[in-house]
Amino acid sequence: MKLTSKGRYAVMALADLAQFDSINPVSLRDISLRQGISLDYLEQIFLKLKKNQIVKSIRGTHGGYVLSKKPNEIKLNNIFYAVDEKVKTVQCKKESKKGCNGKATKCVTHNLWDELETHINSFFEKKSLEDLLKENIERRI
Amino acid sequence: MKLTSKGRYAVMALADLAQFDSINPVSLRDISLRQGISLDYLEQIFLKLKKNQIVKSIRGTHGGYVLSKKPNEIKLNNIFYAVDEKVKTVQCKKESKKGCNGKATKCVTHNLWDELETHINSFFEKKSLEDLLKENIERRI
DNA sequence: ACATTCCTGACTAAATTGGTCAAGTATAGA
DNA sequence: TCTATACTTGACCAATTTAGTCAGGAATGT
Repeated sequence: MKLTSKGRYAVMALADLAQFDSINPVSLRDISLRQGISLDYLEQIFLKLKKNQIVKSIRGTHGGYVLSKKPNEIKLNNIFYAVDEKVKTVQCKKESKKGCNGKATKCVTHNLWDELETHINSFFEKKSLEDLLKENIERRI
Repeated sequence: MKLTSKGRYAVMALADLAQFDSINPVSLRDISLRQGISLDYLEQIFLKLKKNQIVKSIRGTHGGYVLSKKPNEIKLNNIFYAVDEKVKTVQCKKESKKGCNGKATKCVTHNLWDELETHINSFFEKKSLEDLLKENIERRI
């Protein structure tokens, strides 16, 4: 099981945005410099965040991105979902001759991953961007 | 985030073992046939399970593998740990100039993955091989 | 006009996954 | 003792995924 950088970058970038977008849109260039993430890679990530209505874009000279919701309304699972960082559980294939095929002999792991998915999602559903920022401020003190 | 087949196979194989090892050791060949898992791949997996004292091996003609503990003493996180199916979170590199470097400006995701790890492990720690088998029997009824 | 910034698709090196292949060693039973 | 069975170990490999890079374009403020 693995959590990739893409999801981490998305969270970092959005946290950055949440701190700086109060008045002006924030350019990816700024985020790239502050967070040390490749600009080209950020563009890919923000394309997905935009498609999922997590951010809005403003083009042009002083353009950039702005959160489209309040930080407390953006849950981490929204972010991960947006950048395709899903909890992919390797399911038993239905075509398989042995094991899982709808018969009485279902393989023992058949429902296990579903349970785990629910468990992990509940963790991410509870946590918002705002929570994350608060925790960070607390740790600094 | 992804759960790989290796962990799933390990769980399936051990569940198989738990059902059949009451008297005689179970050969990987049998498990391979019953569960539809490649024999060569099973060998790699059982090598690790053995190193982690989850199974014992008996060589020779009627040899095979046996659980080295009772099914209720083998938790799923023991299994996943044994086959290197850890919750690998992509941490912020310490060498990175920006962000996480021990200074006041820790990146916001710094402790997030640790929390998640704890959360996931608590799920696997609670669940034993025996629980899994019970659930499976219940579902059949 | 032109610099800035978003937008999009194509490409790629490295790592991981899910195996296969080959060559052992140990043991039980005939 | 011979032999089949089954564990043991290491090397190898194709397909996929990841974490980017590269190149060009389109919109917009100054």
